[in-house]
Amino acid sequence: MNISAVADAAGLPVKTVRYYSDIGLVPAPTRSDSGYRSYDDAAVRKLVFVRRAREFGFSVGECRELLGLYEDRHRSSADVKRIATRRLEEIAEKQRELQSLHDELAHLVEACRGDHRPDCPIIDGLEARRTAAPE
Amino acid sequence: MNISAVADAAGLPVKTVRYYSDIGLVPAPTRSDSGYRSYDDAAVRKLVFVRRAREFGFSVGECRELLGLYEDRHRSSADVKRIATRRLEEIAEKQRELQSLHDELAHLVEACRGDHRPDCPIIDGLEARRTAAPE
DNA sequence: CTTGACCCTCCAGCTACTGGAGACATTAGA
DNA sequence: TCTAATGTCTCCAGTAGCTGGAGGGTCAAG
Repeated sequence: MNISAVADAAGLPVKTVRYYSDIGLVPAPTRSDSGYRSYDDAAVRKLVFVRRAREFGFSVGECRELLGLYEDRHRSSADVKRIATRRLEEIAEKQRELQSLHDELAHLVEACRGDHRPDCPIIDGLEARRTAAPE
Repeated sequence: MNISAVADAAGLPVKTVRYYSDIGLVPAPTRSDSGYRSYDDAAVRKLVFVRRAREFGFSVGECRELLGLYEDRHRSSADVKRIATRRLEEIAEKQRELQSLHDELAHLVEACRGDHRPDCPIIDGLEARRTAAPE
């Protein structure tokens, strides 16, 4: 399989497939005589796995870990669960942040008449808000 | 005021204060004879404004817009409301994504025994998940 | 034999900073 | 007054995770 075929099969852009072997996230494919990358089904499975893990928000580093565990027939499910649970906590934390952000901003937006007049509670709120809540 | 004083007052790192005038987000400060940046209270107010807007998740580009509106005594509150509302929609969208991500991953984590045995529903789920939900 | 679709490598850029090197300025203490 | 510590300057490079483009070689159809 050429790179565009495997990219289609894995649901990734060609550039990204190339990138993933450049950084060693997936093994470097064999090459044809003319230098074209040549992939097999195992490569597709790994790329799909990586794409899904990325969609779940796992970092490339975590994908590397997970891919190692994915390939290791002897690893315990506890190893995987540890990484996934950490990720779950990050998601929950992000959700809490977004919620407070949303509430504060929604409050300001509701207070703003949104007409032609210049006074605007949103601007005032940005100027004077007391607590920090980074995204 | 020297840069570290203004950075403290604005709640930003020195590097970031420098950066913000490098990219023209805030006006370039005057300089002392020895070349030190010299800030006034207006600069602090703008930097605080930017910091708060960034904490709300507005991009630097949006901060630029908002800062323009902040300084424009003749702008209508509708202009501001438009930007804030867009941002609010982005936040809501992100929340929905995170929620479905959370639910899916939580489901996998719950299904995983997390013991020494190798079979793991999380890995299987990453391999086989049907729909994409990028963060 | 030409045209167009692939493929290659390498370099640059994106966001929003952050860290560090090397050099000059200022200030507090002895 | 000298010195050491801190503060500041500029410039370069790196972070994550790609993405776009230039400039070239390859391959298959007509």
